[in-house]
Amino acid sequence: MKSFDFASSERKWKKQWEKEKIFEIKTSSFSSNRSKNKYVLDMFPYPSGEGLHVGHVEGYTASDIVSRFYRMRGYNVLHPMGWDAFGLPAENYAIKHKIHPEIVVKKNVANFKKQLKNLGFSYDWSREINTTDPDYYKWTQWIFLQLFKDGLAYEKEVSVNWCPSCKTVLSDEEAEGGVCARCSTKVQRRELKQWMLKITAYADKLIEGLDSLNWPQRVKTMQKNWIGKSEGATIRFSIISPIDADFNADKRGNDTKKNQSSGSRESEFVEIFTTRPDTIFGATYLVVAPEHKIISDLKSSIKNFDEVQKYVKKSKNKSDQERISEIKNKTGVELKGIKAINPATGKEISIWVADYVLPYYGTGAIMAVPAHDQRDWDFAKKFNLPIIFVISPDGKNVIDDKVYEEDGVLISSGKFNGQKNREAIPTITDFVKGKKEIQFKLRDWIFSRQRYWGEPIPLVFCEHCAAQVNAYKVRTNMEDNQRKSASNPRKSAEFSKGEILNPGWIAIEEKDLPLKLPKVKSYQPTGSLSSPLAGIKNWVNVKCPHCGNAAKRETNTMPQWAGSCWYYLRYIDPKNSQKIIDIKKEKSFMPVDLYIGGVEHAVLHLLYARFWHRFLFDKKIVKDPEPFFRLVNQGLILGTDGEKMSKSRGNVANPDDVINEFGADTLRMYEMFMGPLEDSKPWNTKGILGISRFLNRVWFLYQKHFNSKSKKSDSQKVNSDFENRFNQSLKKITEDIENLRFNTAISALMILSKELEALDSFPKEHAQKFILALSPFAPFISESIWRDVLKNKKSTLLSKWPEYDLKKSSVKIVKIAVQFNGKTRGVMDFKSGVAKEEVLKSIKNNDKLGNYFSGNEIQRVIFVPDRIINILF
RNA sequence: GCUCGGGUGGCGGAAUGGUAUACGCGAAGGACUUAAAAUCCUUUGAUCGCAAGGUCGUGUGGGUUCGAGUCCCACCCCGAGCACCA
Repeated sequence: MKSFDFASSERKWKKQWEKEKIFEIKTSSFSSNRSKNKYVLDMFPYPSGEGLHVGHVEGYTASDIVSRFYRMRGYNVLHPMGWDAFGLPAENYAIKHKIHPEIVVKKNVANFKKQLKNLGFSYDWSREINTTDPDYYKWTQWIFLQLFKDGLAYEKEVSVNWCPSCKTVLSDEEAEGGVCARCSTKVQRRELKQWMLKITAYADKLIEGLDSLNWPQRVKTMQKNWIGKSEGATIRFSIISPIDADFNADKRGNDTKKNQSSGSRESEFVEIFTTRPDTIFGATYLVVAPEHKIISDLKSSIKNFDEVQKYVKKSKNKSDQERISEIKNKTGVELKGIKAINPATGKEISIWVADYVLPYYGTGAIMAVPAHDQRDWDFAKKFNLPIIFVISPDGKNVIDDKVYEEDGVLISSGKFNGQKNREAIPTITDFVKGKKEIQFKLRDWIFSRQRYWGEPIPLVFCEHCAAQVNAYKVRTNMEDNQRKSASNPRKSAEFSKGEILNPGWIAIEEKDLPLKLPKVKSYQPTGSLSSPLAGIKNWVNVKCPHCGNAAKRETNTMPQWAGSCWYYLRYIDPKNSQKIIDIKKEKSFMPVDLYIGGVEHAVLHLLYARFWHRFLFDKKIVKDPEPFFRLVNQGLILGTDGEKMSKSRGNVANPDDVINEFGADTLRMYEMFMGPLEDSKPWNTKGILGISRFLNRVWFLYQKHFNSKSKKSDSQKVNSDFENRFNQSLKKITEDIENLRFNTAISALMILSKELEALDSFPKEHAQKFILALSPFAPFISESIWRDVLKNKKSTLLSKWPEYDLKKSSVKIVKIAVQFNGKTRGVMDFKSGVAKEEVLKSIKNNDKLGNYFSGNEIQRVIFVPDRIINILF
């Protein structure tokens, strides 16, 4: 007998499946009830020149098994694939080889697609999408326009990573360690105008939405921490300087009144944010961030302004690494000549500038309570600042040799003494006239890149409209200040919220989408902080769609993440040229039932996509607020050395090599057999042999019983004990697939195959069922056996999943463990449901086990039906 | 520092509180073969014992329970993520 010819089986069925179009979903599915449908989605790949990685194969095999399983169980399964093809690698390749990224992408996509098909993945290629396809990015641009029109996109100066050698802006990932990933030049910080998306407007909703999702807890926690919601209060500390100490002493009682007399001073108070108003009696100094406006406002009152300015400059140039190394060794400078008043105690406290206070969080200023905050403690110890303890564990004893961050009872806190600190928060907040406030760590999303290979941002800048909008703004402000009239005739109402928010920026008309990326001569960034698009004069210069005057296009492009924010929607309605998606179709497949991909996207792609989806939900374009109901992260596949695979380590496993040597089925099954899907696990080429042997044994088993020369094995009876084990195995395989426990499902298949090998005759019913159960894991060999050996007409994929029937086996034998005083001494077979007394009798009569009774009196017997008996003496 | 995961044979890993080490790899021995590969069979946690059998054993130390890899407490180690967020 010849062993299984993987290569020819793969060739044959790939062609046949394509011809039969068995992977294509029925169009009627898109009008059918949601409960009849399943949406099984992979994170689509970036089609790199390297080709498919074993990590891709792992996640894609898992989703393919699930897709095939659900199809066999009668669901309409949407299982699509596409390409996330905008981004740096293609652009860098273009710069180096002077080849248009489009050509590179095309080549890489073709290669990826070939590899995916070689693995037998059941993708419906008729729904393939590509983020760089104008018919696709038309809608990416369209969503951006909706965000813009709703005032959720705005322009702002932000600090970016800049490589002076490559003359380009770098992402944080490209600037890791403070050096350019491409040329190793030291990265600088630059202020640059960027488009921002107001993801912070959705901060609360993005936290709340997590509750309803079946996601790994760690991803939920990561998102929650990333958004970082804190409830606290803002509290004003008034400022005094020697010049007007009298005035401030006077106004301490009613500091809400506006100070008109002090023209030279802008700041009269510092507003701080704290989550711990209960500790305010222990606030012994204030700290402001280097960027805080009080420093320039009170320039003339700050005696050591030169020193302060020097410190501010130095902190701004600090790299992330320098900042982190200072966590334990804090730096700062006192603002001499000015003081703040602690509103709780009325006492004067000093004001410091230090870069451990972040400018973009809260108000950029804090009250320091060194007794009860580690960071403040470190700072106070270094600069010898006063420390006052206001919380004691029990209201009497004070731990004062180190910071005390636990809860307890208030002391040295005036009329609040004796209260539990947490409970006193609301009353103390009121007492110091604080305002309750919620803060988030999440910051708005920087949405522009000074790059060529991305979606053009569909906006133009028009000087004429800028003037109009600014005039309109002045007018409406005046109106607002005078009297708000209900019938206010807003003459410039034809400007959208976004256009008013960003004077001069005008949305291009939706009928002009897609705004296609023009061809350029050089992809090299210009060095003038703008993208290569800025050099194409006839593309940049346009007529303003609003007023018809001369205008210029935005030349920045969207970031890599934009296209992947909504691709899962487009698969449902990929050819719709009128709408982004038909909501009726959307309703029958969203939200995604199962989304499989790497954990590295926990806070970027998955958060951005939820943000956009939530926005589309608010715009009533989709009917569900969350896009991905169940998320599973496949674990990393490590090299044979247990280290992360990388070219430099030389430990990268290549899927093509395995396919050539052992076949696609072997690769698929091996990757599923390595361990739990979500665990990281090392690659082991020896382990592949085990799977290869298993599949060959299956092949020989069917050859032996069913090839044309052998006698018919049909209509043979098997004993009920076998029947029972067979059904138990099917049950285990079914449940394991449902729970994505593919490693144990494969174990069950292996055990079952041994049982089948032991049979003298092989009933066709069992032969059929076993192959169907194997088919989601190993589709090629299964198809060969199913159609060529067992002579079935239709594909395994179109056949019914083998259901298990536990009733079929009437007599069930169970193994009961026998314990004496909790120690297992033997195992005996019984009929299922056997009574305790009968078991006890059998044990007493047993040659071996019976001896344990001699000289002992039974005190107690614990009996768990069908499982265990424990006899205590 | 904080937040999650996780520590089980030589290795990857199985175990609704109920026979710990399923399944696979590796190793050893054997069969087939002139020989090798492939394939098949047997053995394979440690330890004592000729054997029957005993003792120990899931990172460490305690606890709950008739019974703990699994539950509780404390600690040690490894991995991942976040990192001065007031």
